[in-house]
Amino acid sequence: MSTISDVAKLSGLSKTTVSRVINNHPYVSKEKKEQVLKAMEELGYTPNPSARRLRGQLTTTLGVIVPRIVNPFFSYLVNSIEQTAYHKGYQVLICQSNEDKEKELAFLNLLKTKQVDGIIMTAIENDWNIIQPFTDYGPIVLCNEYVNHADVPIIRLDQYKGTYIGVKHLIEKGHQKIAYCTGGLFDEQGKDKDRNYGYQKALKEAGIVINPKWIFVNQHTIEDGKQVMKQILEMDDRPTAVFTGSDEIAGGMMIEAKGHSLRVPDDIAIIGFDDQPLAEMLDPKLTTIRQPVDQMGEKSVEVIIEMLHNPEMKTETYEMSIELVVREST
Amino acid sequence: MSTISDVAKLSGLSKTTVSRVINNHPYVSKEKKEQVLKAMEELGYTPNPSARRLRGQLTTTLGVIVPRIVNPFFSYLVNSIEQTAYHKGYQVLICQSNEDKEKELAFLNLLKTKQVDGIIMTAIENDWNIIQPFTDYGPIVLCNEYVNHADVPIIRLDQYKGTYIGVKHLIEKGHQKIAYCTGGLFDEQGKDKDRNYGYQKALKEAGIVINPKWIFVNQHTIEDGKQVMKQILEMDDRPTAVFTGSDEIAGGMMIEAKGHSLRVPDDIAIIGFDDQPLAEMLDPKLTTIRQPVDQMGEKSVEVIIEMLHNPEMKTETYEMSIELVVREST
DNA sequence: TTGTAAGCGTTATCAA
DNA sequence: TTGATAACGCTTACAA
Repeated sequence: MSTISDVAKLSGLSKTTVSRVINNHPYVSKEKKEQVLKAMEELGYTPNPSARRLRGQLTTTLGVIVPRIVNPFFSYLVNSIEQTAYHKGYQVLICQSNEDKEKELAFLNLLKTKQVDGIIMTAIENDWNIIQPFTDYGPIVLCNEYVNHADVPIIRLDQYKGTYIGVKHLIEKGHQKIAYCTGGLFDEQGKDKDRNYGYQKALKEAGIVINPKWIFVNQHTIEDGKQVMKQILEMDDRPTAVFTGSDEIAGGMMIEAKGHSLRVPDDIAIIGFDDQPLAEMLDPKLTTIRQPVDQMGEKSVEVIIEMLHNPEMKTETYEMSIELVVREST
Repeated sequence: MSTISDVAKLSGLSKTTVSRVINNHPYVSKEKKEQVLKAMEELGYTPNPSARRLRGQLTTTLGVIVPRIVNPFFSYLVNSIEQTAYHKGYQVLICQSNEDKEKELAFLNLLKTKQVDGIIMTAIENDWNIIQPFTDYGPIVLCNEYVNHADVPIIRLDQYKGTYIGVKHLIEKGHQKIAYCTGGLFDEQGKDKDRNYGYQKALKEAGIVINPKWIFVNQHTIEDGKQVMKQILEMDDRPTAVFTGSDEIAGGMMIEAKGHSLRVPDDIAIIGFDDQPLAEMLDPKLTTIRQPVDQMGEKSVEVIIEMLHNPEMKTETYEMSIELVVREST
């Protein structure tokens, strides 16, 4: 690898001048600038990012923390972030937290050591008061995740609305017995509380009382979906519709339902969440809630880069709209 | 951020000694080692990777180049690579090439500038003679991709066998008219040539002549699958079975077939490739070729780390086995 | 067994 | 408008 000194030598100028050219500083004559550029070209010179980092420069690298990259929701989100970042001249370091607190902290440390300029968190494992101090070392943006009273930009979806319109759709289709699956708990606080609230609100407005037996917490995978359906099949009083927390759960439920000759949506209507490619491949095609993943990723990158350029920037919360995609499963 | 000097000061020892402790050098007395450790603890010290890199040390960062992270095959592969690497104390920089030659080169440059210790390539966009020179700067391992006569370790699947057993399975089921989809071309050389050969071999052994009309090249997505099925539907002489290049194509074909009341597998048998989660969710469940993605990822990381420790290591090709998963679509 | 000092490739400061 | 020099945090001869 050639260095700045090589370029200086070849162009007959000083390192300083070369550095100025690299960084587009003013006060370099056109003439010398061209000499430098030519030498750089000739040597195939690329600045060494480690040296720049060490020197305290920006690194044009962003970190993204995702829980699991194999979850399509996150892989699409990462894709959008990566593409946007690349166009803006940034690299992306993708970190998979695996829902592990320690691993999350390890990645946040990259900020401390200037490995990344900023971090986009798409999920949070540790308490905010543990994470908060890292904001001293660089911008942190929350994407698809939020914390009350956190003084960082938040790019999020209106999960409440998503659930509300989904459940309402079921009610309009004539359902009264509506089960509900969530990836979190059915608490007032904590993960997915907004979705829970959307479900409760929609039912309440329709004068429907919640049946606690039809609430399934901590559900995530296809397999979980199958299990939920099994439980439903054993009930004397079965729900006629289910609002699920993800297309995968919905898919799992559909498989199991079919295995027991239950017709969707006639015997049981099912609604997913995410609008993954899968949704269109299921039979019947899945009614689901579409989240504008690409937009979220794009916005997150824009915001974090803006913070980099303007650290005083006022932190805002950006809410993306969410929509119901009606297909055949409801 | 505290530095090595801070630790030295606090522990009353020299930077050198601290450095020795960090790097587990011998010749540090137990006593001093503990002093250092204590000081590090107290200051919450983390070595600055940029400084280490600059100094020419290993970076404990590996790069992985994938074409598209949203492709489940690659997201699972990346997942496996990331997990294995993390356990071995390495971070992973994930690079999405988007099948763009320039982007691939940009990432390979990370090796030149010591941003990553080594790179695992899961696809290759540029000609090998363009990539080859980068091996001077650090190990490159090919995973799921290969190049003849390349002097780098290769971790790959026996694609020939995968296709051969799949097509043979169709023949054993009584099919004679077997269509074939590939992501590449139907050339002797180039992408997917091994799969092509497997198809040809299986047919030849059964004394079946290939019908060129039933060869579909350059197929990748769900949408492609739909289009292929449309074309088949318009044929006077239709194939009774299709070997596809991916579960997605297979899925697309199934959707379209159903839309036209064609029964799978009775009217047309379909076989996928990859055994993605999707395969089990389709109706009928998809017969497909399973690739041991996790194993491949693991092996790639093991090999590349070994090369880092032992640069003289002889390069080998590792071939992973591949198997047929028979479900309901054949 | 420990410490001193040089150097990795940059950029910022200061002087010319 | 240009250049010499110090500094970023670390490791490694070399010396003690």
